[in-house]
Amino acid sequence: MTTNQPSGSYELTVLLGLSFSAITDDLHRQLAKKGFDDVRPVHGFLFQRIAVKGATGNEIAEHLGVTKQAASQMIEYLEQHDYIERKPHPLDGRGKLVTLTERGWSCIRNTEEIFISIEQRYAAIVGEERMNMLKADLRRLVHTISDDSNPLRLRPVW
Amino acid sequence: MTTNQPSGSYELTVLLGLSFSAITDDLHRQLAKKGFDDVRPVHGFLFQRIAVKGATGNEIAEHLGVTKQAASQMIEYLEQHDYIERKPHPLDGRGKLVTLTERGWSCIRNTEEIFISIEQRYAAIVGEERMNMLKADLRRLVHTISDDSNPLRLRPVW
DNA sequence: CTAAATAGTCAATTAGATTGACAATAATTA
DNA sequence: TAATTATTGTCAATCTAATTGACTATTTAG
Repeated sequence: MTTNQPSGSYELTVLLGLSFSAITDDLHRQLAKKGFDDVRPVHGFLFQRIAVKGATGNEIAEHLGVTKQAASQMIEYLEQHDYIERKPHPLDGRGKLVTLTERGWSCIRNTEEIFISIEQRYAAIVGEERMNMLKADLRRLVHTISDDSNPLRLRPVW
Repeated sequence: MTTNQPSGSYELTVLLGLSFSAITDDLHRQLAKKGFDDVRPVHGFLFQRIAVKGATGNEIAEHLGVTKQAASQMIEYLEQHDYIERKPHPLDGRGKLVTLTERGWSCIRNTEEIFISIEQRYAAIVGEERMNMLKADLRRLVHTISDDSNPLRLRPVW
């Protein structure tokens, strides 16, 4: 028995956790090489939320499943590092609209490229068909486990 | 497009993250109902390491990928909550041997049961065969992504 | 026998979240 | 319309779980 193949009922969970952290580690190593060494995984999920048409602080907090204060701190950090910008909200005098800067967009594009290369590296080994089965299985797994009282949300696990 | 099926190259990663956090959330909700409301996911990985024949603090730190000071704090917490105990190491006067208490063993047994029921709930939907394919795919995925310079380790992702 | 490495602890610091309180603005309703 | 209520975002204090650094006791290597 190796660390890579834990015994019994732990295995599926450990495999899922290892896969997820291996991919995100790989992603952020490659991002760092391209100059994006000041972003964490959670920032990627924030970028994803504001990419299409921006979002308010509260919307971001809701998306990430953290308090608005935590989101606010994150937003300030990312603004200082030139990934996003805050403007007065055009429709709501209380709110601010958070959008991506050019550097933020560049980070997203690089992330896309890296994800594609990671998936391709895997698809090249197991084949497209098997890759699609894996995704389909994971979708069903997620769907099976979650229910209305326990909504899906990507939160840190530790 | 829903939150459950994000677009493009993010999908595999998001599915892996969602699966992992959904399972661990489910596990710890069920553990809490059975009275184990003072353990975190990382404690499960600690238990796993010391189950067979105990381990020293340094071995635990190595297993979890944290500093020995962090491991030491965790050990103290779990000792105070009666999951583990520290005895002088029989072979090394510097070290201490950390082992499970009866409560620790009980927590492990309950965890096993819950994992089995979660996996069965899924296997009942997709079938044994598909379940084994999923695991095999994940093993290969993990193996593909990791290499010698980037060893596998389950770390918090956020 | 001495020097270097290792196990564990104490203390201070850090990162990243939390809760609580608040002002400004918007929405509801009497 | 005026008064009440809810929402957005910020400031401040606190908490948790990790970190780095310094140290003692013990073991291993030369």
